[in-house]
Order: sequence, then C-alpha cells, then structure tokens
Amino acid sequence: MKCPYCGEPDTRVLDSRATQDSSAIRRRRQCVSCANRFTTMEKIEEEPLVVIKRDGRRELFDHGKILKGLLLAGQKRNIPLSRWEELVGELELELRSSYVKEVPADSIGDIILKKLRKIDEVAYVRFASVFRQFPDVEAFKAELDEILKETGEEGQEPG
Amino acid sequence: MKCPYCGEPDTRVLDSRATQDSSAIRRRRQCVSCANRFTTMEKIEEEPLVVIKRDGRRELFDHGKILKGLLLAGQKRNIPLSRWEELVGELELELRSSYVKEVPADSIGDIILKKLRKIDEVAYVRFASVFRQFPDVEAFKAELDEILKETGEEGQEPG
DNA sequence: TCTTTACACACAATATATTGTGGTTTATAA
DNA sequence: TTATAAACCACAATATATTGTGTGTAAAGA
Repeated sequence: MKCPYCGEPDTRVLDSRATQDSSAIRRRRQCVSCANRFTTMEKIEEEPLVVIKRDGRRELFDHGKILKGLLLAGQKRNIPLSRWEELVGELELELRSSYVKEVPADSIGDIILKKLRKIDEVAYVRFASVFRQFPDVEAFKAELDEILKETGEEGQEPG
Repeated sequence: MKCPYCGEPDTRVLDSRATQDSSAIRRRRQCVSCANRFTTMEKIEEEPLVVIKRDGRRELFDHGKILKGLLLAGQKRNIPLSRWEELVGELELELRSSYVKEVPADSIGDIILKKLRKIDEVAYVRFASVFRQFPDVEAFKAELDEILKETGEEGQEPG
C-alpha cells in the first residue's frame, strides 16, 4: 500500500478494526520509509446490481436515487437521515441475497413499501402514491382507507 | 468484513494483491456462513487537503476540478485520459509530501504548469492563459514568445 | 484473428495482520 | 458541564493474510 506522503509502497499495519456495522475495516498504517502514518478503509467493491425498469430498460442500482425518493417521502416527518440510509442498506442486502444480478424495479418498490410502513405511515403513503402511480384521488383514498382499517393491528403482518 | 450476500460478519481472505500502482489492495473474500465470494478494495482514507484561494477562502482539494481544467486545456491534443490522471496523482503526492495541510491555489497552479510543459506545450499555454489570467493578447503573445525562444533547449529547466 | 491485460482460482511456506486490553484525545450530544 | 462515541496509540500472543508460482477465462485493442 503506497504511502500518500512519500509514495513508497512499503507500509505496515499498526492497528485494524472493523467498523461498527462490519461493512468495512479501518487500518492504521505506517510507512516504512518516511514513518508517516495514515488511515485506510477496506470496503466492498460493488458487484453491479442491475434494475429492470418497467419498460424493460436496464440500469445500475443506485443508492442515491432511492435515498432521494425516501427523503422526499419523509419530508417534515422528523426521521433521521441515518434511518433512511439503514433502510437502503437493508434493501440492498435483501436484493443481493435473494436475486442473482437483475431485479425488477417493482420488486424493489414492494420491498421498500414493506419496510417503510413499519417506519412511518405518512411517508409510506407518499411513497406509494408515486411508486404505484395512483391514477386519481380515489385510488389514493382507497390506499389510505386500507391503512386506517389496519392501523389497530400495529406490528402485525398483513395476510 | 460483512458478507454482502447474507450479512454475516465472518469472512476470510482467499487472495490479496496490490493494484498496479500500489495505491490500493484488492482482496478476494469468502463468507464463512454462505460461502459466497466477493471483492474488496483497501484505499487511502483521504486526509483533508485544503486549498487557499486567492481571495483567502478555503476549500477542499478536488481531483475532479483539476482534471477538468486539464482536459479542457488538452482538448484535441490527443493525450490519453490516463496521462492526465497520472499528473493529478503526482500533483497530490507532491502537495502532501511538501506542504502540511493547506496549500495556496497559486502553488498548485505553478506545479501543474511545470508538469504540463513537459507533456504538451499547447495545453500548457491554454492552461496558463486561464490560470495566469492574461489581461490581454499581448501578455498571451509574450508567453508564447517565451516558449518559442526556449523550444530549442528541449528538456532544460528554465532559470 | 491474435495479443494483451485484468480478474479469478489453487496451493504451500512464512511473514504479518489481528485481537483483546486499556489509556488518551477530540468532537459531538445531552 | 458532563457524557458518549470515534479515532489514535501501545503491546503481546496467535491466527490469518500474504506472496510466488502457475492455470484458465473474458474483455479490450490491434
């Protein structure tokens, strides 16, 4: 590992610790030549995860894009950014473990909705209104009624 | 290091190799639980390198910004992208090894010009015309004359 | 098509990173 | 102001990653 100060490739590890969620390893290194110290991170080199859109076109799975959608749905709902990032993390893990390489966009939407519902119902409805592309106010209202009907059974998985 | 497929934190290294320029280490890992394999990269966690602009304001050193400037200066000069990336890499190494944490923008410009001149004189002049903010055509021409005068003594450092 | 380059895979010997423990400092939150 | 969390530091015992060597394959360029 090349030293960022002098460019020599010979450096030694002084300390190495996994990050809290074990998604990366932080190492403290020291250059054998100039004795300067620096920090490195070992992270997963993303294997491409392809999303199949409704029109059949493919594109790469994009953290940021999904996060943006969640942030929009969660406006003024006072939910920390970290909660959304966590959700996206769970989502990706779920996708990678269940599917192989390509995932229909609708499956992603369904997973998000399932998770979102347990976090915030307002955000859930907002997200659904975009994702399901409700054709009119009636369809929107129907979804709301559905939720209100089930609100009593908190924490229950709907059949 | 958490497995991206099943989420278990216990994974083993199968193979590890430095990249060509030794700026990173690629590891091939295998999950102890699900036996899936994946690739990781250990890279330097950038320590912030601050640029002091002419007006005194500070901002973070930005690879991309400099690369863009070089690309612009090198338009139609048929120089591979990799050459510019290499230049930016050398620049950053130089900055980190000579200065401490903060570098005047002008020093950066000077280093770039010095390197640029050895690569392509047209790109050099274009870059200089922006960086030195030549006030008029005369100043521009003076710089060109300067270069033409020294063109014979190839590879020589100007006094 | 042929060549080159990059990545994946396997194996064995040895050097080196890891891990726990514990202390310090710094920044952020309460 | 006082907690709390991260990052940094040190040390020692041991497990684990590294390295060379070599094969195969797929992608990219000539």
